[in-house]
Amino acid sequence: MSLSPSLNPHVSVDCSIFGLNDNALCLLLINRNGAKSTFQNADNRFGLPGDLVRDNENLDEAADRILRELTGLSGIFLHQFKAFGDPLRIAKAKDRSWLEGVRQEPDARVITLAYLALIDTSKVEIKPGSFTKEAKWVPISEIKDLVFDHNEIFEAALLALREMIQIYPIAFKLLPLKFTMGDLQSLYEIILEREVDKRNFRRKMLHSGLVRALTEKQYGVSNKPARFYVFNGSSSEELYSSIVNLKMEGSITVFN
Amino acid sequence: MSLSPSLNPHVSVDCSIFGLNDNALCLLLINRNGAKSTFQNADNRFGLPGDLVRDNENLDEAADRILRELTGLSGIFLHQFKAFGDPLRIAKAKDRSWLEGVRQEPDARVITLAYLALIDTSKVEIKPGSFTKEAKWVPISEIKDLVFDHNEIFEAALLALREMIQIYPIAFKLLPLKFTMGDLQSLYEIILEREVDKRNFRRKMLHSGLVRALTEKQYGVSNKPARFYVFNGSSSEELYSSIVNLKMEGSITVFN
DNA sequence: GCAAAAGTGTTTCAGCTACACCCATGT
DNA sequence: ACATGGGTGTAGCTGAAACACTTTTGC
Repeated sequence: MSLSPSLNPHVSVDCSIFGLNDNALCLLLINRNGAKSTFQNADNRFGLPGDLVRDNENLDEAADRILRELTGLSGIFLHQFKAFGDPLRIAKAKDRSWLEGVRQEPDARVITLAYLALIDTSKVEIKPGSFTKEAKWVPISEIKDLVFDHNEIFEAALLALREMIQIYPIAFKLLPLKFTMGDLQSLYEIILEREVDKRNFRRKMLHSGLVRALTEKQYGVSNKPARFYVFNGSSSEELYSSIVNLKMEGSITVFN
Repeated sequence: MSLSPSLNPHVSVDCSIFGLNDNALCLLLINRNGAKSTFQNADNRFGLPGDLVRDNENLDEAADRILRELTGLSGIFLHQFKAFGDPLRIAKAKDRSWLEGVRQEPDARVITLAYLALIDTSKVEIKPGSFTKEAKWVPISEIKDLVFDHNEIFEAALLALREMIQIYPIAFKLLPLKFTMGDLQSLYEIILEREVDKRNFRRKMLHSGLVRALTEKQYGVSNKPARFYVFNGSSSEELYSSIVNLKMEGSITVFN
């Protein structure tokens, strides 16, 4: 931060990075204390990965840079879903030590652009970024008190994810290349916080043309081995253009 | 601008304000040249109403303030839908005169939060704001070259409006208190750029419970007088919670 | 053989779609 | 009488929802 030549002290991006670990939806959180400050022992709080935007990069590039620092990967799925700009959003006393450890102008008002990111955790090894002491996956049910307004941002991200997963084929971004129908269904159930009917789910997914069955099956599982599937989509980012109907039972519609 | 005590020189809001005039969907555009600069004769270009965010207001308040300046009304429907932050978004040479007339730091990089606003044009008389030379409604089909990246922002606003109108009951924000089914249907057709079946539309709207029929009818029209309806919704802003299915024939769905 | 998850079809019902004619009014 | 937009009903079809039993494997 302080080393970077041309930062915009008033605009940041924060990333709500989702990933699956042991069948639990997790958020990637960081602890910044101690990176370069005298506040090692202040508190042990966590927050969303984020940074001020540099003058020579656009917002998407800033978000991509943050993801790259943490994962080593570029081009991870990112979606900017909302801006948070309350004048006092970073002014709470208990956030002060974090701020001072990280910002050159701790009193500057900062508007943040919130991004949603989806990661296949089987493909990355998380490493603390240049200014991060610790980075870890936290199951979303165990997320407690985050810095600043990051709880609010995370809640909004979860809502955005829940809506998007029913419109765009982005669930696959959270899964490894090969997955079973059970994997896919339980991912939907976790995000939607609701059970869906197995037969209806399979029919819908297969009929949508989004997945292709492989001949390969599970091996060594203590039940009937499940078939593997792959996402049948255009490799990169034509996801937004391929709108599909992924609404599950009980979804609300308005006007057809 | 220069008079305002505490502006954030790096964050602005821009409003795509939609309204109906003579059955045409229009955007409210302003011309800022001449307000306080020497550039009266520079060019005659128009742009979206917007301003830098003040240090003591949040983003929604800034957008509301801009609407209030132009219409005298507060509490107009506003929805923040995207941030635009290209480093060079306001750096085009032909935008220079506008910038210098308006900004204290014309070279500062500015990230803008784009808002969508819906106005009942029968209720407001537009007046140029404090720093606006001219404000006028322009049919969206006649919108030409706007300043900065405002064409891009407007296009995104129109897409956002088109999506939202099929999910949330916000079309009524564009109509007077009392309206006919024909008014409502033609509004949907204008925004969706597609015709919908009259009988299906009426059934859907009435069955949705969103409108209530009055006994009052048109008077003095040269055809069968149409019945008036009113929006049956909670007065204020529980619109977001009342999701309805307003998708029209031919809409795309993904997964139910 | 038992536990555990995979896999598979059918029936019912709501609601979307398509479609054509008469009505009330002003001119 | 004619032009204009308002107003109305139905039949067919698609797809969502609900639902239970058999299969394969490891232990």
